[in-house]
Amino acid sequence: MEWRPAISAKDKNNNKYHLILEAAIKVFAGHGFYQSTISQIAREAGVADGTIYLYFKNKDDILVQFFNYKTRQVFAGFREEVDKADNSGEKLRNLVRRHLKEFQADRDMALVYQAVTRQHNRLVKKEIKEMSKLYLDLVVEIVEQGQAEGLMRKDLYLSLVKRYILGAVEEVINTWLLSGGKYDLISMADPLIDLFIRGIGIPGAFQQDEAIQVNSQ
Amino acid sequence: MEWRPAISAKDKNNNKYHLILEAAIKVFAGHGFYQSTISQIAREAGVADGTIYLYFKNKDDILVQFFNYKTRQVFAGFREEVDKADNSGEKLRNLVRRHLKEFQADRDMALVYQAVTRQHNRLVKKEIKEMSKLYLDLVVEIVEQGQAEGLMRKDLYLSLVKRYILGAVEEVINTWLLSGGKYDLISMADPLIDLFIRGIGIPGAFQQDEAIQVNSQ
Amino acid sequence: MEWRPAISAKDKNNNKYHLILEAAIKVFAGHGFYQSTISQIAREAGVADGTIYLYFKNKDDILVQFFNYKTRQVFAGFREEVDKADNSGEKLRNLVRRHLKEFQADRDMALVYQAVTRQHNRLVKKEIKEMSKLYLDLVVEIVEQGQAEGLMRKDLYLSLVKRYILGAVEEVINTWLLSGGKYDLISMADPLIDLFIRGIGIPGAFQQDEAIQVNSQ
Amino acid sequence: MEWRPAISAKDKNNNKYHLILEAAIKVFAGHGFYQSTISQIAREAGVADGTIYLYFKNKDDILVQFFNYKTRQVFAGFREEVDKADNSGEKLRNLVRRHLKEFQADRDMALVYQAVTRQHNRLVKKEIKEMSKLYLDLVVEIVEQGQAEGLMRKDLYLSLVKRYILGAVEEVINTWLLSGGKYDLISMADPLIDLFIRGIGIPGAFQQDEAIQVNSQ
DNA sequence: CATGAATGAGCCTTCATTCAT
DNA sequence: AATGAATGAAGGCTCATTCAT
Repeated sequence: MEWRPAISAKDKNNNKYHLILEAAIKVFAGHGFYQSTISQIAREAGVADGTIYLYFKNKDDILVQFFNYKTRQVFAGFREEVDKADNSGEKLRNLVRRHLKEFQADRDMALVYQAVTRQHNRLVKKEIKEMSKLYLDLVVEIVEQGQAEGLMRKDLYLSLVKRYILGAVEEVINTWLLSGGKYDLISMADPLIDLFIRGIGIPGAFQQDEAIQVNSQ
Repeated sequence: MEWRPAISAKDKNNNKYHLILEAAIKVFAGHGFYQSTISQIAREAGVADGTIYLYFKNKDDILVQFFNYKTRQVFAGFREEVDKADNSGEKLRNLVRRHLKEFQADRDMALVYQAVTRQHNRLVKKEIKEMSKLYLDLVVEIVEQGQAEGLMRKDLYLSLVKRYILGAVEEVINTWLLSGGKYDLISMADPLIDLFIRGIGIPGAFQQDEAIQVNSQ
Repeated sequence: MEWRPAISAKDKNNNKYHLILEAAIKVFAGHGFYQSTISQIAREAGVADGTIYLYFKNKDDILVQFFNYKTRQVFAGFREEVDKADNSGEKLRNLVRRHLKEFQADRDMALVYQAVTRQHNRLVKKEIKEMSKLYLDLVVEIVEQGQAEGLMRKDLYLSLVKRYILGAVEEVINTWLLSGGKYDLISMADPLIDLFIRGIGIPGAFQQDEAIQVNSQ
Repeated sequence: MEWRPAISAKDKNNNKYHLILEAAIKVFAGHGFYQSTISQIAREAGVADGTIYLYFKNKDDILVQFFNYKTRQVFAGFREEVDKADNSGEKLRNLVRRHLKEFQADRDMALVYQAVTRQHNRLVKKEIKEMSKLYLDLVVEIVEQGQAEGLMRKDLYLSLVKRYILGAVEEVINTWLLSGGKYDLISMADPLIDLFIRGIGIPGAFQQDEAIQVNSQ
């Protein structure tokens, strides 16, 4: 028998659900998921320990909900942002800019997301894969459009390209997090896009440039 | 009073130290650091629980030793690999290839490294920073040589470039880990280098290519 | 950061705090502090192991609380008893009688007190000193009054006298404890006072009686 | 089957037995019996942990041996000292003086003796009783001689008198130990004897002096 | 005789979860 | 709905003791 919350917990207007979720993210951001306790979360949220179990199945479930509601919502915004632009270059720029913007705006979410994402955590493996796929598909879509527009190279290993972009963006975010969030993350977007597009080499300078053979995708 | 291992643990000929360390990495890789128990590690190593404390101060110390001995050694190899090549392009290729090779060769190490590296773990914060700096400095060195050789663009935001490269490589590794290590990771090296050098754009196709202003770090 | 009990532990109406404290004293009395386990105390108190940590910081804290609440209360009674009498002789008699009475009434407390008091236990060193000083000061006060009243010798080494009295009383208690508490301890009070006052010698029989030189503290 | 030391351990000329015993006493004095570890004792003695088990059955046995060899020897000296004197007063003085002298000379022994003596420790209950009886019998013998000599009161509660004396002496020692052994303990002997003999009262000043009725022994 | 690495039982302590109020 | 006291399973760590060398 599957567990049902005792309370219509996820109703949009239910403050306490979100109150606890936000408190949890804050605490997870500070100590890491396994180092955080239900008591800490309860104290941060200003509720009793037991109250948390009215809205969440258990501690693990808080993390799952984080992905299912909080993160999903953030990533959904990426789609909108991409749709705003026509040009593949602008789409990519919008995507990266929005990514950096959202993560800069919610540092706690960013910390938890980045940490859990690399933990190969059984609890949220599925959710992470979905989130990741959503992003990667977006990139592939953009690059394919870029190829169709004649703006992007056709000899690209797409499944590599998408990770190359996601990895670089996430690493830039990670560095910003480690720095304590002292500088403006969004300003990294344009230089980053430039690297994605042009790379670091001077065109024609590398003899082997032409030699690389890739199986597209 | 500083703790000393009860046993001259790090002597070359002492297998038990390495036996336990390897067992621990395997267990950490499977369950994550905080989900792993000393008993699991002991069982995996084929020793008694108490034996672990003859070689390690406590559970945390195992993770610290992982960075101080295991990982440090892997990263030291990167330096050698870079020094083997003259050309900046070859240096970069050697670095990335070796990186992928080492992580493919020791999947457990790779899993633990990737996970802990994003956890903002207090225990090994210092070690992670050192390891990371070692890598990033290597990249900067290569790119600067590339610029001197006239092979790489001079208008590069170096502190961004180094993370762009590290991030992309690590994400490729991460994806490989998530896939269960089913394909050949090293074969990713050349396509990846190609992306670093040339990017995904067709030279001249993007109007704004020239417009980007960067402070060359 | 200072520890606060999770529960308003010392509230008058909170039985569980006292329940556990009494259980602990009983167990300590039977096995000694270091030989007693939290599980034993919990079982004796009829609570779960974890419950103890809602009221006490840790095992050591139980011993500290024993001194801060249980013993302090007993010793506070000594002051009242002394104040009841006018005559220095009666004051001394009341003090010793009450001392023996309280320790006879709570054999477990007596056992723990006597044991810990001689252990030079770091945990409660301060508390023991305070408790001891309280008692010794009381004796000094009485003897000084006795001297003023012309009932007690003026050539007394006060700091020795106070220990002479405390030591004799405690040894009598100790013997009673070792015997298993089979006889009436309070009946020892009068003969003991007699020894304090008159000693064991026949007045004038010892030639050297007059020869002893003391620095009246 | 009873345990026998693997080695003729108690041979007078065996240094290691005494080496370990002295080391143990030193360690017990510093940390208390239960807080001391075999490793600490081994280190203090300059031998391996395992070596201790060649001379002692187990940790408990070290404490038992402490009483059986070390303490017994000290207390045996008391008998000699008493026999040296003829007069009961001198006998008492010699006894107390020697007691203080021996305990001052070996502070570690004193610490361990005082601590264990009040612990109601199962391990050495028998030994402590013996040691104690030896001392108390000596006092009784002296007092009875004093009574025969017409130097001591006949209306004495002997079994109380002996504890009264032992208790006072031990408390004086205890105070000296707590002070860190800063002053001369032996100088306490004469003032103490004076208190035993004459008490603190002025002869005849207390009306009730005569009123006390005691059952001798 | 001596060593000291290895063992594993046992203990303190934490904390997710429950449930009576 | 909310509380928070109570629970007890689980885990990190210590250390007396053993035994192969």
